[in-house]
Amino acid sequence: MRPQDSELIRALPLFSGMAAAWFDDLVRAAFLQRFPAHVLLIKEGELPDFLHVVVEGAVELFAAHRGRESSIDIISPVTTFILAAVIQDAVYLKSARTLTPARILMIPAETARHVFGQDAVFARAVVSELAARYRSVVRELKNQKLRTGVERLAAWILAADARAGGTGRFTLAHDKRTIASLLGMTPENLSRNLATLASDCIVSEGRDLTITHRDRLVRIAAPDPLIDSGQIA
Amino acid sequence: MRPQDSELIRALPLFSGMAAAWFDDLVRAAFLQRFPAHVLLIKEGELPDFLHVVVEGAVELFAAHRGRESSIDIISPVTTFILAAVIQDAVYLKSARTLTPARILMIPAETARHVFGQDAVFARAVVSELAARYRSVVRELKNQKLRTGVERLAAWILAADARAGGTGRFTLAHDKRTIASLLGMTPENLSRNLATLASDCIVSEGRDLTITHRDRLVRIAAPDPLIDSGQIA
DNA sequence: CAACAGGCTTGATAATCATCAATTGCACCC
DNA sequence: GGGTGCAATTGATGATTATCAAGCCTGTTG
Repeated sequence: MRPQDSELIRALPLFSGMAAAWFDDLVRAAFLQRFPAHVLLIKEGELPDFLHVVVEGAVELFAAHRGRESSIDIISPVTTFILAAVIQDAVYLKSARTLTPARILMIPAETARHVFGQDAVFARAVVSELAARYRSVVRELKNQKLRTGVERLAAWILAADARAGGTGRFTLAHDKRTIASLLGMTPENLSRNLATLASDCIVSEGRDLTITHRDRLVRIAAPDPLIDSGQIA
Repeated sequence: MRPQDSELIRALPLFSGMAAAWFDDLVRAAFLQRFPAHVLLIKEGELPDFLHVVVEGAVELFAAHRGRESSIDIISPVTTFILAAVIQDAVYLKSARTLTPARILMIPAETARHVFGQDAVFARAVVSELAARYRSVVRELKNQKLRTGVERLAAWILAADARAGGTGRFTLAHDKRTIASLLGMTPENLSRNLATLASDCIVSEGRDLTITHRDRLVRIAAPDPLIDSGQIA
C-alpha cells in the first residue's frame, strides 16, 4: 500500500483519532486490492470477512428479493462500508459490486473487531460512524415513504448539483438505470420524470444536466433538512 | 422510581453490562414520567434533551413532510429510542407520540453522553444497539423498495403472528390506520389488502386476525431472513 | 461503411396505489 | 333509546408506477 493511500484512509473520521499503533495493526493486516468494473464484492446473506474501504472508484450497495433488485447506496471514495455487519459479525443485508474499476482496502473483520475491542478511541469513532449511517438510512426511508417519484428526482438533482458545486450544471456520475434504482423507480420512469422536469425547470442532454429554473425545481422537491442532508450517493 | 422498574431497565442489553455506579448515575439523573395516550413526546427538528426508555405503553415514531405523515416504528416496552440523536447531539429526524398511556424514563441527554464517554462497557453496548438499529432500518428500507403493499401486509401478518406465539391467531395491538402508515399504505388500502387476503388465506374480524392457509400467505409474503428478522414494530 | 450492441427513450397497457365521498359499524354519552 | 363521534369499510375515480414492446441514438467493431 502506498503511503499516500494510507494517509487518505488515516484521514477518515473513523480512523483519524486512533493511536498510531492500532492504526498500523489495521493497515498491516489489510489488503489493498484492485477490481475491474461490475464485479461482485460481497453477497447479501454471507458473513463478513473484511471491513471494506473504497479508496478509488465507485461501489454500489444493492439488495435483491424475488427477482427484483434495488440500489441502496453508492459509495464513493474515501468511505468504508458494511461496518455494521463487521461489528456485529452478522450476515450482510446488502450486496456490493463495483460500478467502475476500483481500489479497495480490505481489513480483516477479525482484526477490525479486535482493535475495536482494544482501542476506546476507535470504538467511539465507530459509534459516530454508525450513528451517522443510521440517520442517513432513516432519511432515505423518509424520502421513500413521503415523496413521489418526481419529487425524489427533483430533490436528488438539487443535492447532486450542490455536491458538484451548486453551479446549476453537472454531469451524472453513473448509468441512469443505476440512478433510477437508487431513486426507487424503473429506468423507464426516470426517463419520463426527467421529461416532466425538462418541460419546466431543467435541460437534460445525455448525462449533462442543467437547472434552468431553480425556484420551480425547489417547489417540486420541497427540500427538507430532515430528509435531504447527509445525503446518500 | 420503583425498584422493579429499575431492574427492568437494567436488564436491557444497553445497560446490563455496565458498572453499577454508572448505571446509578444514569438512573439518579432520570425522571420516570407518566403520559396519557396521544401525546407528542418529541418533535422532529428539535435537539434531544433526553434519552427515552419506554417502560410501559406504546410509542409511535413518525415523520411528516408536506402534509403527508408516515409511521416509522412502534416502540414497545422495554426499549430505548432516539439513541442516535442523543449520542450525536443532532436534531431528531422523527417525532414521537404515545399511542397508549405510557410510562417513560427520561435520561438527560447530557448525562447519557457523559456516561458514554466514561464507561467503555456502556460505549460498547451503544455500538451494538446502534448497529442493530441500523440493520433494522436497512431491512425496512428493503421491505419498502422491494415489496408491494399486499406483500408487505402478508409479511407483517406472519411476523406479528410469530411475535404473538405463532398460533395463527392474534389481535392487532394498534389502530388500523397506524398499522397502515407503518406498512406504507393508506388506511383504505390496508382495508382492501386485508380483503384480498381474506378471500384466500386469512379471516379478519375487527382486530382479530386468523391465519387459515399459512402456505398461501407464505407464498404471497415470501418471507426473507434478510428483510424480515429483527422486525420493526 | 454496415452491422451490432447497449443504454436510453417513447408509447401502450396494466397493476398498484391514493384520493374523495359515502356508508357502515361500534363504542360512548347524555 | 337516540344521538354523536370516530374508526373502518366500500365504491368510484384519478394519479402514480410498472411492464412489455418498439424504436432511437451512439459508440464500437468487423
